[in-house]
Amino acid sequence: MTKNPSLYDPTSRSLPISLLRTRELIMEVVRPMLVRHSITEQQWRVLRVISEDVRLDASTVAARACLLAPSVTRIVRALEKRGFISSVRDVSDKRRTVLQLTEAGDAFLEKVSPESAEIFAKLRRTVGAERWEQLTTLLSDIRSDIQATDSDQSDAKP
Amino acid sequence: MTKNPSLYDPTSRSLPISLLRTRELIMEVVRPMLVRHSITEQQWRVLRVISEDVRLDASTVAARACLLAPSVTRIVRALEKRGFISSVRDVSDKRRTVLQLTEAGDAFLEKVSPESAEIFAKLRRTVGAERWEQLTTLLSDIRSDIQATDSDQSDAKP
DNA sequence: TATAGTTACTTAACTTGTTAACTAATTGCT
DNA sequence: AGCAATTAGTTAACAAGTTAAGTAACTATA
Repeated sequence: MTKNPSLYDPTSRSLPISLLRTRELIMEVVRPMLVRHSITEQQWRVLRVISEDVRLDASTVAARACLLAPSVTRIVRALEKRGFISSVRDVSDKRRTVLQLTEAGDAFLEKVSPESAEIFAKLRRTVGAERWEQLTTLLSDIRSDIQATDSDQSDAKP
Repeated sequence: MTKNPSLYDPTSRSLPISLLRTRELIMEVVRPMLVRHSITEQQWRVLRVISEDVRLDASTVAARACLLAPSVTRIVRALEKRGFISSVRDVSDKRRTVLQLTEAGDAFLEKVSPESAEIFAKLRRTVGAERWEQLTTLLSDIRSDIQATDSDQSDAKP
């Protein structure tokens, strides 16, 4: 043990570690579902992100799914091969790749949906609906705060 | 976009994605510090976890640092080579590896500590101390809830 | 006290993520 | 218009995580 334990927060109260542990605990319940449908966590995130918009370029998908560009390249190829998404070169900016959910991709999300709903309903019950809401709201608010100051700083030093 | 957008929560309110995005946002600020000190995220987590106890076996470290056993094997070797931890076979159970922080490891944590403190103090100010506390507490409570029901279920089917 | 079963960890093969270099396209500046 | 600088995405080489099989040690049972 460290001579001076007060130098750092206990890991149970360190936000990066705490966020990771909480996510892991939830994913332990979710992962078997993804395995049953032969889809990776990352592919699933990409599908979920793409399904939120009519059309999205690869960079935006990368940012929203917390993935790096080269990973997205591979994942897009895999999802395309499976027929879940289409990737087309943007006409107005030929550097960009526009990603869209296909009918098959949409059907896949619909197929998995009841299973997913059940898992999360159960989790939500365990945690309590109120606290669950409280957490999602807190997380969302805190991200806004951090992003706001991030862009302030990048404005400050152009 | 999906025909039926109500099938899933928007990704901004999906807990696994939300936890990941929030963590990523924080790590963007923390990562440069880790890079400066030539330590990986995972190695850092292991150091932090080990520093909390006098002696800890590898499995416990793996669980607390959200790592798999084979990863811990490699990380322990790396941290040992750097002189930050010692790994000794347990005398009472020779399967176990007992990990401990060395003087050098302790000194390293102390050296990095002011930088870390500054980064997190700033983040905390941005988010607001009250909300920061609220989040760490909520996360910790929610983990307890989920773990409690997990062990209930494993008791139910022995 | 054998021995089947379990646990802790390691190794090996494979799959993914990461970094850096590259191509192509667009933007900003003069 | 011309050209440097930036941006989007891909490719390639490497590092890390993952799965599965293996070894050694311990535990429970007959």
